[in-house]
Amino acid sequence: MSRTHFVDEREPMDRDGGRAVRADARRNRVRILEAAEAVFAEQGASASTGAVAERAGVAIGTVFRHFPTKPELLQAVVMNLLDRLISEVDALVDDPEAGTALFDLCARVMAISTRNRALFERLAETGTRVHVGDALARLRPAVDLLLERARRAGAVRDDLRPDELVALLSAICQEAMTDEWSEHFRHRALTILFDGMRPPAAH
Amino acid sequence: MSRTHFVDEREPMDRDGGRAVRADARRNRVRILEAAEAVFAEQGASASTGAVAERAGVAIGTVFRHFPTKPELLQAVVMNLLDRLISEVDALVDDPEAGTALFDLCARVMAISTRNRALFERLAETGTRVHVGDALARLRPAVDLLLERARRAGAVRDDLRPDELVALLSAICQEAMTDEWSEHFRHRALTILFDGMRPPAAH
DNA sequence: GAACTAAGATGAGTAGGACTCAGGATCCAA
DNA sequence: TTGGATCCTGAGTCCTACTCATCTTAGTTC
Repeated sequence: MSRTHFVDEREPMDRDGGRAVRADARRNRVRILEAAEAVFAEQGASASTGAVAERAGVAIGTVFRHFPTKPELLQAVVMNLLDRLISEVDALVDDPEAGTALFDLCARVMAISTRNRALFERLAETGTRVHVGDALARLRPAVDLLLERARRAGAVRDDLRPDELVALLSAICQEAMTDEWSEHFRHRALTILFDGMRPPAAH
Repeated sequence: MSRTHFVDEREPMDRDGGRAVRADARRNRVRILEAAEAVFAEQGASASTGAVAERAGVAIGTVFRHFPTKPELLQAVVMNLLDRLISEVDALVDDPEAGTALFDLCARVMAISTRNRALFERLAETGTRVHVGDALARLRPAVDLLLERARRAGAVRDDLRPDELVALLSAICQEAMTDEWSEHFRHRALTILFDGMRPPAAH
């Protein structure tokens, strides 16, 4: 499983058929994303695009050239963040313990999405439903693999399909990012999820 | 368990210490809520407050007098809707089958929140994270009762606490309102949740 | 390395929506 | 009927997302 990519490596040198993307444009894109992450974390998602432009040291038109719409900017910030987070999880694929690796992965995803709760919450509070699911889709290969292994080891019920697991996990993580969910809640939610995942009568 | 209240009965005759609320004001509040529900369902939550005012046959200032802020208006629409939905569930409390009543309740909540998915989605898409949890809090008395009964009947694990159940259920319902969740997904999510709720080794 | 060109940056300007408030209309108690 | 408080009205303010004509610059070609 290869390292997941980061912002600065994205939209690299080619543009369908045309010239290469100019170096300053690539630089600006990164600066804008960093500025946006900082500004939104401080002021919430209702912070103006102008504030982001100022923080990035760039004219407002430049922001709109890279992210034609505010939701797109927000989504980009989130995806960027999730990319970084999710790449941390990839390592688990190398875990040889088939029985526990899948559960570890779930717990890890939960922990990671919780850690950056503050930003996510500020984003959610003014709109921008963060599509955790979209990001989790990147985990599909890892989930497929670990689930298959866990199933062969008899650690997981036979009828559990990968997309079901991803959907459930994303539902719980999404909600777990709320302030109302304590550490204890999160732990309990995982316990119940895990027990539901196990084969019948094999707790 | 008494019937849950509806819009037109809310904010009735008293105002802390002062006079009664004027009849026209109460009437307008209802008209605005109905108009808002219709407009938001058609155009999404980004529909302007002006559009709501027009539909309600009321000046825009009146809308802002009742709901000083757009998020407050949206939240009111949602709570109003959820109130109506949740009142449908109350009946289940009278179900004598301790073993199944709790599970029925969960399934019912899921079905109900899914039915009005269209509106919820339009709301969510432009912001307004709908706090299903807030509304589900009203279910707490019912959940407390049914959970206690189910536990005594041995249908549910001993350590399951009501707020944990409500949190999990609300997480799943929230996510289930997404277009990506098929009927099958919803069914599977409940299956796994239910299995997780049951006592260990008693599937 | 100078000229060339298309991608990119700039920021004043436009459109539209959330919210205000001074004045007029209504309700209701007495 | 009247007094006065509540409520309604809607033109106006402020702010923000987004545009576009113009200027700047990166990268290419000879």
